[in-house]
Amino acid sequence: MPRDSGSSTTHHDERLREILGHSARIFAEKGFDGASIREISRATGMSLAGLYYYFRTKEELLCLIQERCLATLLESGRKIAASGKTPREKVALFVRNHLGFFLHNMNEMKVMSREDTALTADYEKRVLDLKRLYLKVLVDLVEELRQHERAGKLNARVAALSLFGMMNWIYAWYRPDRDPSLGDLIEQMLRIFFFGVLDRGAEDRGADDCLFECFPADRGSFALWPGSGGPVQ
Amino acid sequence: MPRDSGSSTTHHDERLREILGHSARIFAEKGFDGASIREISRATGMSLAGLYYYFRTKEELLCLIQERCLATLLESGRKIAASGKTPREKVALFVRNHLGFFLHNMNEMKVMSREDTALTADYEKRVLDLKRLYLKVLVDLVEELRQHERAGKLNARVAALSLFGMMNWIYAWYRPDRDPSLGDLIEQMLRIFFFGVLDRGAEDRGADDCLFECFPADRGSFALWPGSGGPVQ
DNA sequence: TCAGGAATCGAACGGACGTTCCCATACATA
DNA sequence: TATGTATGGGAACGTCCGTTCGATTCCTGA
Repeated sequence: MPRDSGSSTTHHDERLREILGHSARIFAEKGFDGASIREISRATGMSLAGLYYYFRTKEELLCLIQERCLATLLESGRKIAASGKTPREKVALFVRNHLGFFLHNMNEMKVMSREDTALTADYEKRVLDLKRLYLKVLVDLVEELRQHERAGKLNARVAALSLFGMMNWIYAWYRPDRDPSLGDLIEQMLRIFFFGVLDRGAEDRGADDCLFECFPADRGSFALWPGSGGPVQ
Repeated sequence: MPRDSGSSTTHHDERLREILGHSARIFAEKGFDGASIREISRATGMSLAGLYYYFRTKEELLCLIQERCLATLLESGRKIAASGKTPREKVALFVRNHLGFFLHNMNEMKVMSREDTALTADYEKRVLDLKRLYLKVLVDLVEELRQHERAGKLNARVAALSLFGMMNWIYAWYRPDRDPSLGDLIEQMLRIFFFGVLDRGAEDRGADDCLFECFPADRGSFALWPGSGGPVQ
């Protein structure tokens, strides 16, 4: 029987983190239904029955992966929203945080983006609630931006979801060897979202008006996993 | 044995279209691996063996769905690219065509967006080649736009894929009863892509500068399936 | 030293899956 | 009316799946 979470068995937590990491990679490769517990067993070097000490069902395994990502993202997103910065800066920070987390946890985020119908009942509700809360953070930021900047007729929900679409689609095409670095990618997506591709002032705009350099995309400033340094790769 | 494509059995083509329609709906609901041929059998009212008269394997079934979508989109995209219009107008037409087709064939496009690793070997190559060609149409259009409008430093590939991200993500959130109509959705995404959310000239911009009204999003002008009127719903 | 929970394993169960074999019917053409 | 091809079905085959059972080993604390 799995122990109840309460005591502080570091071994257990680390092992679970390993299992989740391997599972996320395999789910990302073959899809949730296409992947098998036996494959995870091979990847982790554990037996089938041994794995089930750490989770009750395959569905719970998927739920854990998604929940942990979303909890991390939600927490960092809320911190950004609560910071005293301007709406522009906050949206830029949000994008940077989301994209940075995405590219450093591609497997988990790919699974989260694709497997949106694999969960049922309780598991579905748990993940869906987190997703809604996380979406609301960005929608509110965009609404704040709209009022602050007097931007034209703008549906905050559509704008936020378009932005999420831009960002969440990268798992389908981003290859580090041929595409821009994380920093450049963030800058370009921010530029499109804020000013569009027809922005002609991009080159001669003053430094105070160009906010991208204000947030250099060095490592270690976007959301990381709680506990030890990052998920199992 | 399936007959070779050559003669003109309308019955065969219609039946296959029905099967593909039901399959797309079920694949969209449960994912390719999560769906079973037995479910498709129930939905179509045909026996298992009867279905296999129309395709060789489940994988070919998925390939057919994706291929037909992509062939339709590619053809219409190329027509738009070859039209004598301005780059702005062509990109706007492309977006309108893609989104219109997407929303009217949500099941097929959801399957195409999600099931990008389910195909193998020959089937994978056939679909991947079409996807690359279709992407290239938009990348070239954006590059054309960049040169024509002297837009700032702009990576056409990143911009095109960001735009695809915006559009292809809608399957994950769009609900006709709560979200804007197709026409408004197109207009908003175009506005973001061209001018960004911080565009303050959106309200007082003259009619000649606002190109969205030039392309009202009435039904029947974006890509439809070849042959009879649209896919099976 | 040893008791007892934590952690792990080999082996199996029941079921669902994709696919196929072989046969029946429908129908156009001679 | 004969005949060959297009179209369909019943029933099964072999395989893989998620999950569980019963037992064993590891490890900590008394």
